[in-house]
Amino acid sequence: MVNQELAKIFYEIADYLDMEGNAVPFKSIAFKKVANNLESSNEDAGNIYKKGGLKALMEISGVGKGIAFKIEEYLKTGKIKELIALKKRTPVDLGGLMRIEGLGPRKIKILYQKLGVRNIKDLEKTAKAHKIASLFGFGEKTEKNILEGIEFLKRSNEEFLLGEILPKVRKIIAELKNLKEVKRISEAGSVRRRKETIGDADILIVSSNPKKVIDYFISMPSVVKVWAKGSTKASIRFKDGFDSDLRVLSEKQFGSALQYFTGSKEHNIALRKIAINKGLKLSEYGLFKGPKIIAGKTEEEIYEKLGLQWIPPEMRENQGEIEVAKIHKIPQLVELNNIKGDLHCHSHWGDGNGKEGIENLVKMAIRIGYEYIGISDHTKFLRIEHGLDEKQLAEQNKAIKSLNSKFYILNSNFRILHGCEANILADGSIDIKDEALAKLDYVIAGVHSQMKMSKEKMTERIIKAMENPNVDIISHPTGRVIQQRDEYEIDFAQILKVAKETGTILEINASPVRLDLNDNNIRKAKEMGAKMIINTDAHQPEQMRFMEYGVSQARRGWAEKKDIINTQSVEKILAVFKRP
DNA sequence: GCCGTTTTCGGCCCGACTGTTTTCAGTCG
Repeated sequence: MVNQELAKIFYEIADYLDMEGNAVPFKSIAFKKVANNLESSNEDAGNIYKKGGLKALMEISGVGKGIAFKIEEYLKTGKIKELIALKKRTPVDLGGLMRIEGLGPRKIKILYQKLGVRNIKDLEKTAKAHKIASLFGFGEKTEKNILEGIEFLKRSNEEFLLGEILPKVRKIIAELKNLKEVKRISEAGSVRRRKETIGDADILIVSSNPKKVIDYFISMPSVVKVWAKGSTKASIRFKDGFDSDLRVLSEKQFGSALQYFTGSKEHNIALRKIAINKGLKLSEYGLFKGPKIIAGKTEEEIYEKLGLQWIPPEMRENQGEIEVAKIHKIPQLVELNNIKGDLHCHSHWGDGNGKEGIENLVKMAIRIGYEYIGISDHTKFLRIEHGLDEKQLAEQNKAIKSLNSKFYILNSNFRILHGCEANILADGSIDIKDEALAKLDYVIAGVHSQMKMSKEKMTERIIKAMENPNVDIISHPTGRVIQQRDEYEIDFAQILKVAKETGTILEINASPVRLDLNDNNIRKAKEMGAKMIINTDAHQPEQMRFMEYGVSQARRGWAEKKDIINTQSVEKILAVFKRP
């Protein structure tokens, strides 16, 4: 998508401008702002230009005459001359160098001018040669920090999956709660916003005895390094490799601190601007009118005093939620306890787990409190997963019927549905015969092979599958695996259109490595009115607990209960499927 | 460079920390 390319370029321009320390310091802010807007926009700048030219581009928030011309230049020539000129003037790897903690554009400029540092390699060499400490504005400590920063970068694994971090954060919080000095405690930051990947975990605490809480925190057995320790905060690394910041606050600031540390940064900036317009000032210490604090104890009162409805953390990305909160139209987001069943569960029927595999999944579903479960094993094309053929599906169907009567005795409200996760082959056909598919309660179909097709071909392939009257659900529709594999190339708008026309349901795959659809696509699907289902794709009963991550992602995509079909009863859900 | 229900000019988010200074610039979240 051209928006991402443009955003990257504008961020880069902004960094180079910052480095030059230009005469118009706010120019770089303008570039960063527009980069951020483009990044999070659902509307492709290329399309906007095609439809309405320069004038339409200038309708984009943050785009004026100058930037509109630059977007046009990029669309026409594939490059932007100003950036090329900036790079030529100061040929350094700014993006790379800025990843070193403590180095920003201005210091990098000095390092380049005085020592000819162009990249991290140069930087390491000059630091080790002890040339940096004597520079004006630098010193021994800075040089040491740079070397540490390079080391840190070398072994840092950046971001962790929400599915890895959230359970650990909950464990830490549970442990801290045991302290009688802890009055209140909450997760904050991107964990609270349920971002799919997490850099570090923020935890906030109200306590009358900060010292004791901090000391306890940094001496937890799983702590391997203390980065920083103050009287009210600490920063540590756990042995699993992730960092965590703890802050101890007073009760009367808890709301404003929670708001501030939950972010996102962009959301907070927007809120502070609203505060300024009202003659107020917002910070982590409260909402102030002059020297007087007028809100701070709870998040709700801060939003209220700013004239806004309270905004769920998952929506706080400054992607339109503030405008919606102004008119009190924040959607009633779907919740975990709205979910009545999971229709994408693998029993391993084909690798000999048989009935037992199904029973274990059913027991878990009942324990969770579901009203139904769908068994959907892989089909024959996926030999490596012991995919089922038509005959095995028929046998499985019999077994499920008998299990249904068995569990009926235990819980007459519970239903086992029989489906499968069939394969969409390269030509868009399904690897199981239509007669066999028609005998199931529902059919999921997904792409599991040949993922590197052209955009046109892949779109056509999935559309053909959606047009099959036996295919009810498309699993993990974009195929991405977080930090491992990109989405396949598809025209998602086109897919949404056909999904709506054919009544095909798009899956929000709740597996923490997939979360596919992602938040942006969920929002597009919602806007288009396409139906979605949240499934876990569990390959063992415990993984049915992944549902929570799918629901979080749905909430980040602003989805409501009515957008998600497995918030409905089994009768209603069967009526949504295509087969009679 | 962008923007406007106080503004077409004069603003543009806030506070803390660090390391370097001798009163502050740069960086971070």
